Amino acid sequence: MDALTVNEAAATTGWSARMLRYIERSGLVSPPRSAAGYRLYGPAELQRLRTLRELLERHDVGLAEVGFARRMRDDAGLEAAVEEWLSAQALRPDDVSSGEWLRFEQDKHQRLLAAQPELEVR
Amino acid sequence: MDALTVNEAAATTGWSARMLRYIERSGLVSPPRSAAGYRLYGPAELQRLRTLRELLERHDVGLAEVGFARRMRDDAGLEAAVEEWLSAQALRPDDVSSGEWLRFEQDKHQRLLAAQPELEVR
DNA sequence: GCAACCTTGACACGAGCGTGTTAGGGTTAC
DNA sequence: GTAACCCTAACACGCTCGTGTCAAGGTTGC
Repeated sequence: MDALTVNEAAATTGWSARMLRYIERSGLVSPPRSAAGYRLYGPAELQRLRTLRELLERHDVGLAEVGFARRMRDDAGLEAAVEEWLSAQALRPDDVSSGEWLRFEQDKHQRLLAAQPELEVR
Repeated sequence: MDALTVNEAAATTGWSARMLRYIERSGLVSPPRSAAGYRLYGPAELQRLRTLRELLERHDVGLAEVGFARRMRDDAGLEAAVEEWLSAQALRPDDVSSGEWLRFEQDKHQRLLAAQPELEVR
């Protein structure tokens, strides 16, 4: 049995049990359940919780923001719309004259496309 | 002078003057100022405000979320970190089919819509 | 069989978001 | 020179986020 219950998982990940349930509700880390409904955190979930903590602390991000990032990933229309609005920023002639921003934007797209995940399951 | 003051800009964009100031403070649309400090909305800003409104309404996004998207664009390290965490998701079929997080999101929608009686969906 | 866990639900609470409004003071138009 | 605008600052309010805590009830370990 290499699966921990919610309080054990809390102890080894630095979250509180309350937050583990909240994180599950927000859809970011959802452990499987036992027959009786107990949350069972395996190594994958534990790792995920630790890296999530790392991410939030290092970049001062909230759970809701990570959730939004995922929503953008999953909804191509949304991501395109947001990206389009953002890339239209500062289109006043002064800014465009340099031509710098365009290359920057193109690079950005390159990175986005290159980052598309292949949905690896292991 | 094809620049509008804050109330005029509000009238033609569908925002309130209050929101125009709030949007500026959130860093999304910052019009230049007159010598006396008056906000001067030119065609570029007006267009930007209209498309922003469009974006928020069509995709049910908040100003803070658009701000976060921009923050990700501008901070490659942040974007890479978020993307990496999301792409490492161990997607077991159960998690996806349960749809728990989706219901959570939809509940938010329900509550939002319930607060605006004339927009009731039936 | 009972202590120690687990479940969901709820109340609480400070911080931030999205909005209106009001107050006190400067600017513009005519 | 005054009415109608603009500015910032602030109070207010309901909602969401991130947390803790507590209650009522089911499960597990020994």
